[in-house]
Amino acid sequence: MVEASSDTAPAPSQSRSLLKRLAGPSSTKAGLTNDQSDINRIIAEASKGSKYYENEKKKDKELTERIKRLLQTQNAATKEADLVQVESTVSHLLIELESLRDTSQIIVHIDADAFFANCELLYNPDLKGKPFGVGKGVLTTASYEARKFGVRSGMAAFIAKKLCPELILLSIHPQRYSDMSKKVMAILARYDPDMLVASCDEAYLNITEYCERHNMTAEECVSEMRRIVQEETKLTVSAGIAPNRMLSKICSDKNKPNGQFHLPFNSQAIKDFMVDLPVRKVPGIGRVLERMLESIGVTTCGDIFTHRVSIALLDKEFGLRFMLQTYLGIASNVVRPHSREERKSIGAERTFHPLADKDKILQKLEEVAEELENDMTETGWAGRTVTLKYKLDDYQVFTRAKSFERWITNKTGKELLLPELPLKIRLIGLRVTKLKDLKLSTDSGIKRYFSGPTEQTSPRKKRKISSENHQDVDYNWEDCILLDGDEEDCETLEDELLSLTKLASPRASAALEGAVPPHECKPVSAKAAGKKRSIESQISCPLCGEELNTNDNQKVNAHIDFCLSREAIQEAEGQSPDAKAKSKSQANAWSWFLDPKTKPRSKGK
DNA sequence: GCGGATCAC
DNA sequence: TATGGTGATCCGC
Repeated sequence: MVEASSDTAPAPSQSRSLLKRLAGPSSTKAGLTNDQSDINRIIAEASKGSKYYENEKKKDKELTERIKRLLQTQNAATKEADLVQVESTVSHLLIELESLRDTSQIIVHIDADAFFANCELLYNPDLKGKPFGVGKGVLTTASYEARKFGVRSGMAAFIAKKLCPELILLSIHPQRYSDMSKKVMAILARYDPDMLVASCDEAYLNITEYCERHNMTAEECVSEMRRIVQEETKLTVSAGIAPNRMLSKICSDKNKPNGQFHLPFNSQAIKDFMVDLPVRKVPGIGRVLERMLESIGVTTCGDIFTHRVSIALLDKEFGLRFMLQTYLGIASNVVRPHSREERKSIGAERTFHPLADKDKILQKLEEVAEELENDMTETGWAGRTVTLKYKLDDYQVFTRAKSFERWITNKTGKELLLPELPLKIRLIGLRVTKLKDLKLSTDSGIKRYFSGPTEQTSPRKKRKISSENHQDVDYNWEDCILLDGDEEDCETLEDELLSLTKLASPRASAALEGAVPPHECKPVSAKAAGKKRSIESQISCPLCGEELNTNDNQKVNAHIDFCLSREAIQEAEGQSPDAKAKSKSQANAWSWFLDPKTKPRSKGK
């Protein structure tokens, strides 16, 4: 079972994953034409021997060992478990999930093409057609010409130079990107005022209403949107049109740059689309999960079905529900702006030349603390827990946290750091969690003494920070930029007072609970509140077509079990084992999940 | 509640 | 020449 996939000659099984790891997390992204293994080799060559390299090597080894344990767990579980039972459970889950599929909403993911790079192009038209990167020590983005050489965002500049000696390096101009981002977003908002701004260059829109009102198809609408963005900003964006956020995001990558992709809105087309999709393309599946899945034979989303029993046995590691949803192409279709109260933490961190001197380290700590404190007062947050983060000379990262009784707006974290010294440190960060929103209780005048949590009706000067936008990417200055100068009545609050004002904002728990991917976690699809469509309370049995009342789970389960066993018997009677691992070979009761011909016609309306 | 990890951008 | 910063979530303890 543990095949040590050593392909060619001089590659110790370890270094293949290490080479890939060194290539960085975005190595599966767009625009790689050169031979990736060549590029990876150059990258590894340039990194060799550095502390960074050694740390990556160590992490790669740890992951390899983790996978070894994973496979042992799998073996043990396979021996002990009732596999028929497990498969049946999975089957029920698949049916349940399928019944939740909602294709009534048109979700669009808009993604600006090489955003920072194209912004720079507006200021330096001469760069057109040339390979260039944006960023100093580490690149935030690369032009498409540079990407041809294997240059990518997140790559160290000196590595990028090795790959592409002609590479032009530009410094970052946060203000430019912020301005352009606002322009683009303002245009997009015409199509969905409730859009979700995911980052400075990405947004999700629900254009269902807009299309209806203007009697347009989704593709017409998105074409127009993209055309207008280009006309008004000279920037190109790519788009994905699909029934939920995950799919739309994957689709926006399909015809990038300056293109769009529309996924048909029917369950079979969606599943066809997913079958060959590499799991790594799925938001939430990163490098680690990719490798763990690979170790059990899963590289495409279709493989999830093939290996569903293994995944079920390793539910804790993989998140069965999330995996099955991924396989089915089911995810949240809820699009709404980020609200201020959703914020969970605020922090600051800084990398510097490694320091061993205690006073110098404490100096850095002070600087970070001051930065954070300014940010917190400007944006109106206090919190109860402070977490110190530090990275050693050798790239090992540690965190130390402490909670307080009172709300705090400034802490140096000195008491957390001192016991750790002496150390050689290259990064220090502070983060505050258990937040309290001061803007809910710091309204001017005596109001704050008497009122409980007040409405957000402060008549005073409104800050710029549109609730959605504290999620900047790639660069961290945006908060400050978006908030430029106004500082009145931001006096520091007395701890005593703060400790009295109890946080009372009711946390509206979101509609539906959903699948739990190992790391990212979002609510699953909801039949978008207030947006058309009804919820069907009936589903029909996918196997025999009989109408089932979903309110009576017991009966549904019993019925499906019955159908499953019946089909299993039929299968057993006329079966030719021809396991190809792909679609057709799944000649069992579940073939209808993959095979168009046996597709059930479930779902009325 | 704390610390380590993973992930996205 | 020597590999970023912000924020979120989950797991194990």
